[in-house]
Amino acid sequence: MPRIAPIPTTSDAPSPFRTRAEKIRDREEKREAVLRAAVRMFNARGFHATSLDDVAASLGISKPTIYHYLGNKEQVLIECVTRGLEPLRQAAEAAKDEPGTGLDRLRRFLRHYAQINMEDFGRCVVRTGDEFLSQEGTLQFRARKREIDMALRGLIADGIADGSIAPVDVKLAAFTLSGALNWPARWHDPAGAMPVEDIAASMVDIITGGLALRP
Amino acid sequence: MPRIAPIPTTSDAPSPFRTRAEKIRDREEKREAVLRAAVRMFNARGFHATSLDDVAASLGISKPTIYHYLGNKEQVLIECVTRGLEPLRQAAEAAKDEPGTGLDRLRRFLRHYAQINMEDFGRCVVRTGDEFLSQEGTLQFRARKREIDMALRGLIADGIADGSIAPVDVKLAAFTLSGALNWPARWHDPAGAMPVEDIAASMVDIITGGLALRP
DNA sequence: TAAGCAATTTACTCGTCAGTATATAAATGA
DNA sequence: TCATTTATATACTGACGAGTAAATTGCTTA
Repeated sequence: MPRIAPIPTTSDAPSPFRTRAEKIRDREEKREAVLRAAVRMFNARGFHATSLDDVAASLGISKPTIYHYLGNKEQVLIECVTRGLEPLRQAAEAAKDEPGTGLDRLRRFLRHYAQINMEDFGRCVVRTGDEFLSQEGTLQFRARKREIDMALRGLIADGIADGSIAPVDVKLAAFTLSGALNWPARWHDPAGAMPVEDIAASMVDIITGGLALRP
Repeated sequence: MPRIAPIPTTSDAPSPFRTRAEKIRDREEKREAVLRAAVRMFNARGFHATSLDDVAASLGISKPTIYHYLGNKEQVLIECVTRGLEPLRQAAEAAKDEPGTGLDRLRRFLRHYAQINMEDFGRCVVRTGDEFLSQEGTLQFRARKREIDMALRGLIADGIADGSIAPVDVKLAAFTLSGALNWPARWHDPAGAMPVEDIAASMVDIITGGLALRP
């Protein structure tokens, strides 16, 4: 460690000289900026219809800069879906250890799920088909999604076991629920009037409560 | 009419000389064959990842032949989604004049809807985002889909009016239902064991009946 | 029989875009 | 002070793929 600890600067006068840690953070920030710009364009125009030249231009940089931070176009997409999948994974994990009946926990998880699917990276997950990735990428992607699907099925099974959920086909129910809550990735307009939380809550009410009027 | 009526041939010995009507039908058949080959590849690999050379090769013909029957690549896609939308439109129209409560009619329609979305052209409708079409194409496509969405909303509203459906937000409910039933276009495997009718029926039960166990 | 039309091919053009080679300038460190 | 690393740019290559030009063959019709 040949480096002397820097004298702490007053926090309101940021030095133009960056420490090693700061530079690592700078780099991260730039990476993230590239990913956010990319995911927005992927969502708006589709992966194949978006060139990395476009993405670079939208940030006022050049294409090789993107290649400097992220190896290639597929890598950009993979990082985007990873960022979309991560909060889903966390929500799924959290749902396991929560109190309440299976139905209660399922409903909480589904509201999370719906909201994440209306955010930039979540939308990208839904819109990314296997067509876009290499064989290896597809395998990883599917494995990650499967993890979440399995958690969802687990919650449904729990609910059936404790009597809070009707005895349905678990796999089919999981597909049906996720389909309903994935679809906003296609139609939801972030500029819309209705808050995301409300949309999520209403959709979950519809699919768990059912449309038929209860006597 | 300078043409003499042909002597009727025995039906088990088809003549190699085609009449005018036969030639028109031949042409139609070839068009359809191109569209069917194209839609399969679009569904399997995505629109952008499918070249018309690929489609032609899969039929043992050359690319200009496709251009002979269909003006350009967008036209191919438009014809595919048209063929997917048409049965949906018919089902929506038929649902209006059927007997039963709003809920009954809705459920019947939804089962149709789900099944169509598991067929080649129906899947293509679901998987075709606005990204793929020109401005004009997008407008037409959206208008057609809107027609079906409106029919769906109408059925839900009818059910609410006659008391068979709970008083939900109609627009959101329509999006939720269609989302759930669109999703099989992504995951359903036509070679799967479970018959399409059964999948459709189960999914419709889940979304109309709701997951929560009824006391 | 000649003109025209329908169906189909081979062999192109042209644009786009992922990815790369190379240069440069600044900061870091020996 | 000199070598190395980091960040960035300009300018290229190479592939792919939509769409077209032009030739061919055979049938239809004046």
